[in-house]
Amino acid sequence: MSKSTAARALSGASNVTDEARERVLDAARVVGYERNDLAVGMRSGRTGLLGLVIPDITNPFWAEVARGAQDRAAQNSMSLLVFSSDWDHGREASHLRALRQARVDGAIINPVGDNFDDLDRFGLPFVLIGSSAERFPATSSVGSDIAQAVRIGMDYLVAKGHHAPALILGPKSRIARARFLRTFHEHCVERDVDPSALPMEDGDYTVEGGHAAMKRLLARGRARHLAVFAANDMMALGAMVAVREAGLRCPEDVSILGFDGVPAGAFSWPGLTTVAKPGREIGMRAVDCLFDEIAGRPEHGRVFMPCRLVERGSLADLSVDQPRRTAGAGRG
Amino acid sequence: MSKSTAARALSGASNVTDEARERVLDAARVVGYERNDLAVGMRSGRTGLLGLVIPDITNPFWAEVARGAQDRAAQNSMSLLVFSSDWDHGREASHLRALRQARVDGAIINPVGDNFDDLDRFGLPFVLIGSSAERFPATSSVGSDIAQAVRIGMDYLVAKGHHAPALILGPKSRIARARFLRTFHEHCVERDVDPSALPMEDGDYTVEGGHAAMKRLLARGRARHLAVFAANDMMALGAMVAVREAGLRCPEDVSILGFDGVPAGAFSWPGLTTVAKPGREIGMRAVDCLFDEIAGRPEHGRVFMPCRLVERGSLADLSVDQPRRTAGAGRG
DNA sequence: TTGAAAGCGCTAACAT
DNA sequence: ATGTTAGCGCTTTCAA
Repeated sequence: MSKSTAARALSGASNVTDEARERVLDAARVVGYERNDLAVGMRSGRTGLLGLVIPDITNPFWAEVARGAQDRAAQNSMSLLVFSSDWDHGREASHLRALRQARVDGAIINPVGDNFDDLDRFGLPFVLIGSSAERFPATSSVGSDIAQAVRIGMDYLVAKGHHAPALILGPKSRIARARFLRTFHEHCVERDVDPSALPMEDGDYTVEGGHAAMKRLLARGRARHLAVFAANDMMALGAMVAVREAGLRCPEDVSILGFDGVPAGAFSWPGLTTVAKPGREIGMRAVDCLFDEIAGRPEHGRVFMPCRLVERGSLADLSVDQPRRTAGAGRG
Repeated sequence: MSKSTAARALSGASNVTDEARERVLDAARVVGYERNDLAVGMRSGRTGLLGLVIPDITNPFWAEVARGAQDRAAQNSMSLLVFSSDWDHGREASHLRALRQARVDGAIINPVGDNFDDLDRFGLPFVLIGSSAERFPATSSVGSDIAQAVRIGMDYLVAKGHHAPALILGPKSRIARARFLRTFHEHCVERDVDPSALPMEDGDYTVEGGHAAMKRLLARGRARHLAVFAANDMMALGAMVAVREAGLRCPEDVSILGFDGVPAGAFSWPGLTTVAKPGREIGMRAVDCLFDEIAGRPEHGRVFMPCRLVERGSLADLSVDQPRRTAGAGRG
């Protein structure tokens, strides 16, 4: 029997006798044959490899995204190369290069910044993940519905009597920051609040960054009550520690609202009230989109996954006893 | 100019004229040439790919290990395929198969259970990570020094007046459990404590598991003070929540000691006192060992990384006012 | 339905 | 120092 017939049997082609197929499959089982994906990739141009570039693998939110992507990839018998860029342009560029050299069939990318040259040059099918999509309108993307998320958060803050929350944002270099801020501003305008009057500090999406930002916020002087909306949970958790270190209490003196829905938020004290993104679903959905992209049918376009509020104990309810407006909270 | 000369220039071989090399490199730059790792792998048998199989990518400890491995791999211009087995034998087996088919040069593996058949059949160089090493004495391994870690923990517990702590362990199927328990017993014997009298419950290394285990522990009846040594931080954090839910206080009523050193432990209230493993270093070291293994020089053998105590607020100090022995704590 | 043969991009003998 | 050649394991024409 020739190699071709065997190959056809192995790859499940139709033009093979049932008898021949069985003989091949049996033999393969006996010998313990395992097809060499490398060689297949060489000829067919498809490696069965997918890439994922996220900013921080140790951030539970991104780990959750990675897990979702991994699972969905496995369901389609593909493997996932996970890279953490650590918010570093150089690292990101080298990861992109590694992905290309490994001849991945496609990649899911959360770009570090607004330098999209590397992406333009990427040359392989890819899907954006996170908030960077709007700078790349031609590319499919999956992210959370920031507009909806911010609205949920604002509605909750207002319902609890916090009409002018301070903000702890991501670094200026990140597109997600602008996206968050713009949406926030829109909601302020809707509520006749002047957003420029609200205190805001930049963090870097890490616990330490949130901690430092909160210290700066506190140093601005104190109102009766300060409410803070942090752009991610890790910063919110850091902020909470800073509050305690300052001899203040959360939520009695300072209310904190997070964004992400990481598990650790359930174990802080008080528990972190937060707007939760569906990380796992985002990862899975991104893989689906990537498959469409690879197949040349970018049906999805931009996908925005809905978020939901997880109510725990980090926000004081100011609405009950004294429903007043504290515009400029945190400035004293 | 022939392909060979070009190839030699590109791969940095010595037997090429400087002039020829420069011409090749220039041309490569102009064309934007990028070597095809697949083809290289095909001929040379090396893909530049490494595999990592961990039980849970969303557990911050393992994420830290993955990050360390990733970094070290990148330093040697290799890529890492990260797989999460989720403590499932079938998943693990399929990941191992994926690794083999992708023709990784080697893998770092934390086996799910004691079914080592898959590993025996793996056929590629690999290094064990975690506690499973002792079942595979012939294989290089990297893990934390459990004996030292347990001693540190016990010394601290005893120093604070907790002579008979309860235990929240991992599932019976995991080797790490036996390792932890055996070491614990040895330390008990050294201190004239009967380990069989101490209450212990099984968890599954998740927050939920720790939560449930603590509830069972509490249901056994209460001593004046209960001290608990959890086999990992996530379970310790879950236990802490259970304590609060039971209307008890940590550390006043229940002291908790964790094991891992995950960042979230710093944001619980009280902060989690824990024995911290060097996750990142373990990941990096494992890659080093793997390189040795691939090169056919298994110099390292078994590497045990030292752990250290991180003192936060989850343990009460019983030693000051009443230095007594509460053997059988938690039984009433 | 099957076989023969070419070739994916590269490397490693070997010959020059 | 350079060129020539064979071949890694597979898929895919093209003929039979």
